Amino acid sequence: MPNDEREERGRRFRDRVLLIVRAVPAGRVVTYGQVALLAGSPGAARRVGAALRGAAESDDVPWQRVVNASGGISTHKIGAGALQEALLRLEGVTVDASGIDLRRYGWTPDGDVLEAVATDEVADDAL
DNA sequence: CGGTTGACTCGCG
DNA sequence: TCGCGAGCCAACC
Repeated sequence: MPNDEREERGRRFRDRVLLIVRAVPAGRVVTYGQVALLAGSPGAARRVGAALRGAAESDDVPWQRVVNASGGISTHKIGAGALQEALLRLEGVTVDASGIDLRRYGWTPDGDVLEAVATDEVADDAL
């Protein structure tokens, strides 16, 4: 498989991740695995974090709404944990020692998002 | 070109 | 329940 094709795919994955994350409404959260799945790469949860790391500077990406599968904050490792928790609380999300209750704040993509991702509407929207 | 790394997950004890 | 270890997938080095 050509090298540039691999890059191309990697870029698309990142764009899709951003598209999906931006679709998450305030006050709700999604897991890395969930985003990876929606982005078309089941099992690539770790890459979601890597993708967001670069987009963290971009102010229109609500990266704070992405948490791990157990409802915990994963950004403590990169020193952004306190900030993420603060941002989430401002949106009305309860974050305690046990983390976040996904049954309560977990978000499931609606039809529009699913369609946008499915129809590959990424290029226009993501940039 | 092969080892390392990491904003992850899941299964098992 | 709660760690812990072993997969996972690319980007990086």
